[in-house]
Amino acid sequence: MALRHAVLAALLDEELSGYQVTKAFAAGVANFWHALPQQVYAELARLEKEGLVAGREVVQVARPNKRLFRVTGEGLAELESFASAAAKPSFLREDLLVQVQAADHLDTDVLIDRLTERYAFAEAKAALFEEQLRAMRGERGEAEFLLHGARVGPYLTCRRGRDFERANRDWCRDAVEVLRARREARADS
Amino acid sequence: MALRHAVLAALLDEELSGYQVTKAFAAGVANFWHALPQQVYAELARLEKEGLVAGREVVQVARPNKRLFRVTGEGLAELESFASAAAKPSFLREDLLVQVQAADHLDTDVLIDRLTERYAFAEAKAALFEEQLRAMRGERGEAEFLLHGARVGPYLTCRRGRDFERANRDWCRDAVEVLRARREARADS
DNA sequence: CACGCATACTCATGAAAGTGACTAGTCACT
DNA sequence: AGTGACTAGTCACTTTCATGAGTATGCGTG
Repeated sequence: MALRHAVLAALLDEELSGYQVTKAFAAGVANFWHALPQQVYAELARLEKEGLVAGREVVQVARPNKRLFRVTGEGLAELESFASAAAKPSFLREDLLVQVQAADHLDTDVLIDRLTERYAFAEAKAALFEEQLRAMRGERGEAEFLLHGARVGPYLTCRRGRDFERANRDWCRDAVEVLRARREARADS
Repeated sequence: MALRHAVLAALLDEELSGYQVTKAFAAGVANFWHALPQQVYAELARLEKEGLVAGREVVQVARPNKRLFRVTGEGLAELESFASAAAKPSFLREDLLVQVQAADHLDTDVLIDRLTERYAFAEAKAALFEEQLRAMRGERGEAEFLLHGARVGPYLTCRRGRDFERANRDWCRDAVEVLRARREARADS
């Protein structure tokens, strides 16, 4: 039941349409959570029914009308109580880790392919996060922004996302190196 | 459908009982995947029915009998085909990230409590992984082990787990620092 | 000698998350 | 005039995950 809180958190700083929220949670852009459009719309409907968000219809001319949502007082209270409860730590859960766990029994070439793909993905995503961070802090230096910037929450989560992908990238690089070195060592013997 | 492959990967290096597999996947010990006992047992049953693992009854004297499982040739083939398909990258999905995303609208003290808890947890888990790594490489230095050790797959995934928790720890520390500094800056003004 | 804890599992149920398909209009490009 | 991409969503379905409880035995500690 954390998606509801993730949606609430996303709506805190600005009024967004369901569509915009789905964009924010779409693969590749979400820095602190990920969800599919269907989940987001369903959650928004539930949140509205429970009075945690309020939606208002916005009529548009050259495109479908949309509904903008904002968090209500009750919604904020819900977030407060969510934050006051202990957060359950999550675990790494990646297909690639499973594949590498079995590395000693699988074809090295195939694994190196997977790791190289993931490396590129991680690199791209880290760069994307880095750009978002630059945009958030604007002209200011990071230290200055962290002290006096308006909203640091999104900045901090984005930084975590960036560092996560950097760590993924470095791990992929090292793993490839290890697998290659072992293959050569085997070939020599 | 990755749990099945995670279970297969766990059974590759040694014959294990369902109970032992559940222990390996239990919270806090799993380095590359996490699952509850019920899921593991259910998955093992399915895998056996499909012939990907083979179980054998082991009669014990002072404790309940157990069934040891090993991966069959078909199981290994399944893993191969799993590895040959592109792995879908995962996302960070942590309650704490959601809470920090909303940091600017929530009580700072509460958040610092959460971050401090997570810091301690991450530190403990990183230490645990570090110990496992030491045990795996034994007397050898890391470079030596990575080149000539028998099984590097589990070592590499464990290292990813350790680095992940270290990153969590560092992020928590930095976030607390930022929140404290901002509170003081607010108090001064 | 009662209590909790470890081994070794099973069953039932519900909540959450993920997948695929589908509507419907606008815009730009070919 | 057709294609695909973007906006803005909805419906139906399945898989996965999580929870709590229950069974049975033995072992050590206070």
